[in-house]
Amino acid sequence: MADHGKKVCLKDIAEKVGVSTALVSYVLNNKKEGRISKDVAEKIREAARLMNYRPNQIAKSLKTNRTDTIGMIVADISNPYFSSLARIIEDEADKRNYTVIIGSSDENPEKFAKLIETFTGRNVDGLLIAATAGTEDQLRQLQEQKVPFVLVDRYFPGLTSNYVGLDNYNASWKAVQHLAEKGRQRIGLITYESQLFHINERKRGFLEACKYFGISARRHMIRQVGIKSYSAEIIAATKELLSADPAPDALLFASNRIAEHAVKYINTLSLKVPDQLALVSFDETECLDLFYAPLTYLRQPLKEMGKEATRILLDGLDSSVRVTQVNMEAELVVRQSTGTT
Amino acid sequence: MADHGKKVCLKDIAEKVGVSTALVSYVLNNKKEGRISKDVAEKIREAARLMNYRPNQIAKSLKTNRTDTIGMIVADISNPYFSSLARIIEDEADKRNYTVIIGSSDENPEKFAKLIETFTGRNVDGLLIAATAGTEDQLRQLQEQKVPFVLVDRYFPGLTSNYVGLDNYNASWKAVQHLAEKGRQRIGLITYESQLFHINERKRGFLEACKYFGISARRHMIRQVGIKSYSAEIIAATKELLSADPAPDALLFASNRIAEHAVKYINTLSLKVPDQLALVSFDETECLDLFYAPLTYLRQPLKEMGKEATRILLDGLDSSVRVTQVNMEAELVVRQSTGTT
DNA sequence: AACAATTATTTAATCGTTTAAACAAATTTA
DNA sequence: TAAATTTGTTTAAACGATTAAATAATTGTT
Repeated sequence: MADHGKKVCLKDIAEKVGVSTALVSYVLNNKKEGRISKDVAEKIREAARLMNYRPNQIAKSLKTNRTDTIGMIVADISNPYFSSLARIIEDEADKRNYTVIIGSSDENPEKFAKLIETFTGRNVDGLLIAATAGTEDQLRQLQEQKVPFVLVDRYFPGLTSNYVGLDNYNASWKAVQHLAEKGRQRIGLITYESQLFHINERKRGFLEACKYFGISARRHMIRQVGIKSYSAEIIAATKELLSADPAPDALLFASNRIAEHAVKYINTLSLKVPDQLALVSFDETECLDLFYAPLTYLRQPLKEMGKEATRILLDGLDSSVRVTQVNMEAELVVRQSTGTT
Repeated sequence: MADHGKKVCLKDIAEKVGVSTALVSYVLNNKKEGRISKDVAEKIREAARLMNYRPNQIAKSLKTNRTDTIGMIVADISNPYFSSLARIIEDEADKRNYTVIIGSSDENPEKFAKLIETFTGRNVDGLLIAATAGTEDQLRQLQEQKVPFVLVDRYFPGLTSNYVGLDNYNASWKAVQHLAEKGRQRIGLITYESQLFHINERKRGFLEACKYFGISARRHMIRQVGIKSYSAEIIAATKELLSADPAPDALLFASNRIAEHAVKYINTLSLKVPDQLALVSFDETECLDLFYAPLTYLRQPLKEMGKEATRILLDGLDSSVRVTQVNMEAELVVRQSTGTT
């Protein structure tokens, strides 16, 4: 038989069995192990099953102050980078019976603030945050309020907090090293104009590696686009870079979105990749597989990152004031865009 | 000054101002308009502001039986189709102060059931569901329990429920018509082996249109792959189809995932698109833009769909037992894969 | 048999709101 | 001016769970 709307609560079971709600609660939560007579316990369990009892999580939360929910704040859930991450986190959280609520900030500090407000207002147990530039104070406030959180992808050097992300400096270095080894002499970088640490680390790694591999200031070049920019701006930057004299013989893209638009543009030119121009991009760029010379890219260990971030958050919930910071290594996946063998 | 962890509640304000909690509640919720003296009301509001009061949504929910949360169940949030939809729904829900929780079923009825259980256990006010094959009974049960929901993308003909999706029959028809008009004579379809109505509608539209445009049973061909299949299976199906004698001069892909893998494979062949083979795919396939002949595709009006679904759900929450079903029209976006002009 | 110790169960407060109903004070009506 | 009405505020029960503390029942000890 189906239950007809009206939900069964502890009291209903208690009445049916003829005991107090306390006892029912103890039994169903396996508290007071051994202190409860076997047959009463069985009767209660049986009744709960029969009546299709489902505990009211809201009531539970009110009492226990835990919601078994974590909030995840990203720049945009429709960005494959974040949706892939979200999926991993969803699975990981589910394993430990947590539910995830997701919000997109659009790199907008006000939206970001509103999300924090909404999520804490809903008493999430903790947050996984890919923060936006200019939100450091908000994060600090979060710390004061003792809301547990883990920063993901984006790091704030001035903030002592949990963090899981990529070693971006090293990643860029790897890319440049690879290009240098392939004999490229003039490398361009298209990146974001941003205060975000991880973005600047990509630039710093690029510059230092260029220096190290003897690519002097006059032979590399950098263009920066707005972090919310659409194709036009990215295409313009690419165009500019390519029309330099002498023209670059390699380009590094600081994100999947930049790569996507830049490559679409490059695809319309008569330029030959990799012969005339080698390309490397950050992030999994499956969607660039169909380019005639699939891109060499820096693969982020998304799975490990998602799992680790979730683990740090959930493990830190009851215990600890420990701060954990993890920088993971990017893997350079070499494909045709940087030349064969 | 920051609040130091301990949260402010109604009682704190009441004590500070020297009134009852009831009065505070009335004021802060704008109830009993006019019945409350102006200055007391102002004092209460001021105190709330000063003390940085944030209502405890959990307590509120317990009393009101509303959580201002909707659950969204999709096959896989990391699939761009669903993550785009999720983003639209997030924004739409946010406008009306709802929060969205998301779960991925992986097309697995058990996982699906668990999500339903989790979400209703958390007292979501309603659900947006892209259901999985074999879950009709679960949906019916949901109806008995009077949990409001709207089906998205996937329709169950045996179920009288709210629904927003695509007119898939018509979409396929459009694709075939376009191909026929381009003079294609032998059209292949790669689709899923599935009980899902929308998938079968795509097939039905394909078949009927073929008949209508004089493409007889011996000149069209269909291959079906598992709905959870990875590239290997899709590639095998493509291979088979292309090695038919006579070979097809056009292919229609029933989803973005199928298209993606099939095109990657076709890209390795010496076949010329569109000269020797025209291609059409369902869904926005931005990621196929870099194929040398960007794909003609059937564009789903995702934005309208997401908005409409959310609207139907939220509007139906307090009122109505009305059932709304919306079939939206796909737009055929013609690009190079089906020939120029 | 009296008392202590153990085992089993209940009582009742609590979490932070909402809201019907009761009450009190001020104002109007007859 | 007493009664009726309006206005302003409080009381107290509820929502559905958890849990410390109290109590009751049983068993063990001497």
